[in-house]
Amino acid sequence: MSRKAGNVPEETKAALLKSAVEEFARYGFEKSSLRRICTRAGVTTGALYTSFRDKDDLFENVVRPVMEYIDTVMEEHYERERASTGRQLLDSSGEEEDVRAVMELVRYYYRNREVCSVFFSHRDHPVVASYFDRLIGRINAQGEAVAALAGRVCGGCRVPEITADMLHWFSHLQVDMIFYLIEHETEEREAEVQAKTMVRFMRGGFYALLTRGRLGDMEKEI
Amino acid sequence: MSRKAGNVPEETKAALLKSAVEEFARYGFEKSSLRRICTRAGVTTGALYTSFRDKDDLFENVVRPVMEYIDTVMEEHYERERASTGRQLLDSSGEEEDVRAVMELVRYYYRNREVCSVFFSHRDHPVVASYFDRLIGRINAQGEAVAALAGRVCGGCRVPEITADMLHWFSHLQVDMIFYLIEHETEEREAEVQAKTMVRFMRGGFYALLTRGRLGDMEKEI
Amino acid sequence: MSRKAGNVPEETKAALLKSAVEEFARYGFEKSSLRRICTRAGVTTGALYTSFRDKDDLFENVVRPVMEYIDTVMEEHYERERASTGRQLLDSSGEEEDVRAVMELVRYYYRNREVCSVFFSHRDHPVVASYFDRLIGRINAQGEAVAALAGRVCGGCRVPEITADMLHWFSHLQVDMIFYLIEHETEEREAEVQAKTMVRFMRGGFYALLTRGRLGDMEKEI
Amino acid sequence: MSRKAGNVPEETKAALLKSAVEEFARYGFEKSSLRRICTRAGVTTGALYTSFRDKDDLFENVVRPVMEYIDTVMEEHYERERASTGRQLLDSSGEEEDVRAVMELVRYYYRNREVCSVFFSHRDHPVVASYFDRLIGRINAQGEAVAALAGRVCGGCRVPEITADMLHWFSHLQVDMIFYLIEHETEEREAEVQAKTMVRFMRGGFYALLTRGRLGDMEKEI
DNA sequence: GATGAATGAGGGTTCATTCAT
DNA sequence: AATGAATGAACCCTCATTCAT
Repeated sequence: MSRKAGNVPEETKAALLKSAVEEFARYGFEKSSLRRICTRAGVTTGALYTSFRDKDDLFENVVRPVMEYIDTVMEEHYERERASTGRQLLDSSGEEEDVRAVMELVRYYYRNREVCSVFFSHRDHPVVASYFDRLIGRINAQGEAVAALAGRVCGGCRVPEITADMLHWFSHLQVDMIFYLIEHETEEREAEVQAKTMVRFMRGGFYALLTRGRLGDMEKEI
Repeated sequence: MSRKAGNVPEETKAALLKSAVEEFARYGFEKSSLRRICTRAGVTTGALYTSFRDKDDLFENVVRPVMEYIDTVMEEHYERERASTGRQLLDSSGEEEDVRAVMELVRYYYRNREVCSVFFSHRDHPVVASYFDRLIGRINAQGEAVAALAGRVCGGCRVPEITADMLHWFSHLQVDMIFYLIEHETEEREAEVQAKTMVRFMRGGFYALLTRGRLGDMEKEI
Repeated sequence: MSRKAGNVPEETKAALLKSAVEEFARYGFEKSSLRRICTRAGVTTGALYTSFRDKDDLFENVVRPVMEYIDTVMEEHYERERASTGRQLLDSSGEEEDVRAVMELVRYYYRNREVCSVFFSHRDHPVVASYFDRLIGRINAQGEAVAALAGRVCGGCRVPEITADMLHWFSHLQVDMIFYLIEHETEEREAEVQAKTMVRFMRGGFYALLTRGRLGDMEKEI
Repeated sequence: MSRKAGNVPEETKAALLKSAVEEFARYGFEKSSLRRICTRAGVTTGALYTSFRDKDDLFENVVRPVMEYIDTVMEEHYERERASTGRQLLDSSGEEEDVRAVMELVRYYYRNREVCSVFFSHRDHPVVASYFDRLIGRINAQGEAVAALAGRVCGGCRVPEITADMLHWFSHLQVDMIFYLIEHETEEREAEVQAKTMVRFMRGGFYALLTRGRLGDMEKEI
């Protein structure tokens, strides 16, 4: 075993991250073995601790790019949403923007299957859990903005069903929708078709709450 | 101090299950310790293996009542749904039946918090995961029946958006809705209010798909 | 490797204690290895934790008999001291009792060299350190009783040098004397000779404080 | 952030020694970490090995000033003792010289608490242990000289109790007295008061051996 | 049916030390 | 002279599981 001193640390770090993704994907965080990760990375056990503080830190570093990507997509999506007129929130051009954001995330997943699956299947890990708390908080804030706008659009009507709780759930639904697409589809094209329908479904559900009491039972329209 | 031989095995089993629920709830499956479970149950390590095959088997026995209860509620709900006319699926009496089923589950949760939380927070465990696969399959089957009925109801119209995939997602949504209620509410009364709105939302979304193309953009109605 | 289930635990415990004494004596607490201890005891690593909570607990169990023996000897010695007249404290019969107690401890050491050396060379370990605190406290209490008695004996004379601090040091000296005997002698007979001289020395020093001011410089007597 | 090459090596060495004292004081030798020492010294791990051979060498360098200081004080003390008449050994001027030497050491301790405490609480470390062996050897040699002198002073009388062994113990006692003062006092003035009493005690004990057999039981004097 | 001592592999982590740069 | 990534053995400890009693 020849000593490899003075290595470029980035190489080791990259090798460890690559190996860690595989391990976490296969065994899950708890049952993953740092020893196995190091061996597969072609590195000794102690080397891991040069690049990472501990197992949790390794996990966070594995998963961080995913969180950062999601943040970027969301931010851009909300930017565009805010930039458009309030009207858009309610018509089909808004629908298209929603689908577009969803698809960006889905595509990212398809190109980074393993990390993403690690990320999405460890919602209980503190790193992921707290990220989701923050994420849903942000979706929620945007939802409230939309609701306020919708209030203005429909002429200041009171829509008592749209409480903060419901908006929170709505945010949750949006995240969940993406999970679903990610976990169930294998074909990107198919995913897009479904995404469109899902977005329509959710917007439809949302407006069912807005119109509550004025349209009466929906089936009258059919 | 020393336990007499000739115990009633059911007592041991019950003590172990009680202790196991607490342990799984607190530490999660992987980090739960059979030793701790046995100690808290006032029983020795070996005794566990009289009642249960191994750790997974213990887990399954902990979680089975929840699965059985859900099965019962679902079965009865679908029974009633099938018993009613197709019309009900679309009007507010259907909505009431949905809310009723949801609330039965939510109430069960409130009366069995610990087991339920163990069950719901171990969706990755094979026992739970495979149960959910079966559950969603069953919800799905019912969804297909509803869709067929709806087809008849709206006059044989083709509703291309309602594919098998979408129905599957719809099933998934229903399960998820219950998770959400369970994980976020503490007051049973509040939960019921939310459940009603959620059911309305989902039915609204569903009909948005059914009416697609004939009503045009929804906002026209507002 | 055949499994040895249902062992008599005492055998394992005894083997571990024996092995641990050797290890602690050889390497000191910190550098002692539980693995080595278990191996030398002919037992697997995990077996240690059936008998002992952790490394510290093992150490305490190794060292406890020594502490208990010392306690016994001290208690009996003080018992006899208290039972005799105050006069004895100052004449040679008191000297004999002191030597006797010291020799009991020294003899114990010679018959339990290894444990004792572990005990005496780990005064920094919490278990030993706190024992010594208690021990010196007890010696001290006895010393105060002696001083009070001496006050009465010499006719209520004030002896300002004998402060609480000095008594504490005197206690310390007594303990240290035993350490010295233990660590430096190899022949029991020689030890006894020295013990006698040491006891005379210390009693002499003590009385030098009592007589301070009335006898003037000691060399006048010579 | 990055340290320039071409450092003055003495600076690095000094920083490491300072950091090492703190570490050894806090954790003890075995549990001290070279990494932590280097980090706190603002230096990398490898740098340590430019200035020190290994952990033991670092320890020796930390502790050496203390040993050197003690050597100096002792040498000067003995110089003065040898320079005075034999008479002094037995009267109160000798007592004063003893107290003076003791106090010099105690004062050094108060001005260098941390290093000294490292030194005094590592008597088991080879470096310190072997130093003490040498130190006691030297005290012993001086003790023998004193005894020879005393023999002449008291008129060639044989004092069989004062064997080489006893002198060795007497040396040990003197060292131990200083430890005690150092470890138990916080006020320098108080320490001095105690030192005086201790010295009187020890001289008293010593003369109790010298006068043995001619004065009879001490209490006769009281 | 229950005991509980024992297994033995494996866990994450830290260590003093080396050496190419 | 200093860097700091890497070594690789060792650390204490916990685990689910077995089986003689």
